[in-house]
Amino acid sequence: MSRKRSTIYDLATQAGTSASTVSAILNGTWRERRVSAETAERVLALAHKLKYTVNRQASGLRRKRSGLIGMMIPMHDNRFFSAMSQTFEKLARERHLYPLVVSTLRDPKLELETARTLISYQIESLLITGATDPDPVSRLCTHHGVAHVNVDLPGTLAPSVISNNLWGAQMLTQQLVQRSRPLAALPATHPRQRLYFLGGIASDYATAQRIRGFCDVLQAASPNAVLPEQINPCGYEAERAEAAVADLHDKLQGLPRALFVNSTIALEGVVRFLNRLPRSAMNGCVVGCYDWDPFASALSWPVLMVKQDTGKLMGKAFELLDTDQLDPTVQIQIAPSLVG
Amino acid sequence: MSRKRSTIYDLATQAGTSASTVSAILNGTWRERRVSAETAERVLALAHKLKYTVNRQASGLRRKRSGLIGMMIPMHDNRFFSAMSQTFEKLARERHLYPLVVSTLRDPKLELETARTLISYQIESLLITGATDPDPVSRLCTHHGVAHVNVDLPGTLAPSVISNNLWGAQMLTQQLVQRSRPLAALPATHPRQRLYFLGGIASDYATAQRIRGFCDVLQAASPNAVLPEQINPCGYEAERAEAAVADLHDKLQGLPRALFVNSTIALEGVVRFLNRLPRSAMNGCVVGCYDWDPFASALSWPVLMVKQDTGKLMGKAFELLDTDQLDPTVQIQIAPSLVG
DNA sequence: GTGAAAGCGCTAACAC
DNA sequence: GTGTTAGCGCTTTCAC
Repeated sequence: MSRKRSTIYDLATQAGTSASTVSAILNGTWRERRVSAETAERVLALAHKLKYTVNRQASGLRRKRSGLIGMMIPMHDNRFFSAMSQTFEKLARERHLYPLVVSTLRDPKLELETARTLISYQIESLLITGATDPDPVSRLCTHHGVAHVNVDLPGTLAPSVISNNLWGAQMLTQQLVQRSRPLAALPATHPRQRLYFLGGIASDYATAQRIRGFCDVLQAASPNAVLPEQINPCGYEAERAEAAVADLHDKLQGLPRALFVNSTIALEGVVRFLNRLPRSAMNGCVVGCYDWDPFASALSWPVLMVKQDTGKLMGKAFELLDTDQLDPTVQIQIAPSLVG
Repeated sequence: MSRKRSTIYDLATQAGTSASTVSAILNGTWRERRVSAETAERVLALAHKLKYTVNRQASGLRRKRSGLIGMMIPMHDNRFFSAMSQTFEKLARERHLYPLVVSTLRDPKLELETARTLISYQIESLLITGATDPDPVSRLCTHHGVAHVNVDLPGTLAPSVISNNLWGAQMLTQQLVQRSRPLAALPATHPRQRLYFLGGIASDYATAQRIRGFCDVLQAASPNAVLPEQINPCGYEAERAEAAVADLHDKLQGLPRALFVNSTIALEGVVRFLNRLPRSAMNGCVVGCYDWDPFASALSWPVLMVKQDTGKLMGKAFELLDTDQLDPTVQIQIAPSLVG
């Protein structure tokens, strides 16, 4: 069926011309080579007939450009990162670069190995998105002359474009304070009058920023210090969050004034618990979630959500690559928006 | 910083040996070449020191193998397809193939163009997932000798691995019938005693199969024919589904015995509408959804969901590639499972 | 206006 | 045991 793939030499022979002429015609540079329109047409027709396709391994090798741009993400199966992939593809194609998206499962070893493989395929630039340990990847890229930018999580050896987690958490906390009311039946100092932060891992960069934003606003709003028990970075799993909120409910003998849930996955667990309570138990408890999920906006009670701006995050990252601004001290913060 | 990338010639010169020896050492084939362990070690150490990385464009060109395997999906930003991507990556890596995932936005032109580009990068095989028009892509692959399999949506020119939509719809419908009760307050012939199908596009392969499964079960269960108004493939958008269910509720003066919602996106709209009703209105209405979303399982009322088996779909597709079973008449159906 | 030829970095015969 | 050499398919001088 398909013997050998045809090459420009096959085309040249069959069209009665030379490989270099065919190459110029196929690349669109034949006008400046002043190839006769007649030859050009003949070759093009033949190429079409034989369904000729360039071998980009060969042309890339010769030109020292692959036309490839890579992006590493922690995982595909996640709303935020898959939105990033979608935007990445769009922006890459606009620049006539072919997008390679690979997941690295939050594993620093895999991050490094992935970068190495991408480099071996001669990618021209790399977006390091949500990497656990971006600096070693930076070092590798720099050594091989690959332009790169950190996205979502900052690094110290390349410019970083990140979501403004501090600001987002402050906005969300402010709204939680504003939209919730002190529980009239209880004394002002009752623990249920406080706001609680749930989910994430305290040592993670994003979680740390969000906790800071949460505390900033609470401390500014009231003279009382934020108590340690108001902050529970219990991890990202839905089960952990479900247990944490059940525990909180148990200790407080009811729901608090408001809950700051630090990821949609944690929110799943929280929602599962809340749905087991009688509906009236929700009265007065306002729920906010850092990160957005379309389903969460369809729940029977409102959830305030922080939606990260994937378009701007990616857009800015490409802008840095486009203009060759690769100053490692640059850190660009993109404001998320509040939904619901 | 990074002048020229070092090549095997650089390594050879600096290690005082030849390029072919270096190549053999780097490829692990040096034992059969009986290179002295001493030389091997020296070269390896040097390669490590210089952070040498192969140029896979060059080695691929020479070997006529790229080590690349491609997959086309309609979009990244979707639970089902992003789960497919994640599994695809895993299975590709297990086979020492480098995974390329690209989205084609349900655009037949883009599907073909994407396939062409992937082929120009010399991919060794291609998984055509959820393609609107898979056969032209098949033709292209066949012409260039690229092994390929259709996944999720069948084609006629390559083997297909698809979800058993008919069976899944039958199971879901059966469960909806079993778990719902006739509304005691109404006559047996009242339209609210019927089940309704909502969402999708009637001409889509998957939707057509699901409608068939829905009707099969209903017709077997009762002597009454399924009425045209029980089937409303109103599209995939949440807004359309929301309007459709509102309209249905209006016409029936209440909710029907059960609803078959044909996608999680449509379910979002349905949920939005149902949450606007007083809670008691839900009484007796059982909701099922073809496709799965973790959030939907956290709603305040149960949703029966059909979860497609991405692991088996991908696993089977790779199995066909592995064993070179590329008979275009083969069509493998993978049973989904019922959740909730 | 067009062809010949060199070479991108690598691998695999084939020498010795 | 190891080096020499001939390409893989393409682009790009350079020559005429």
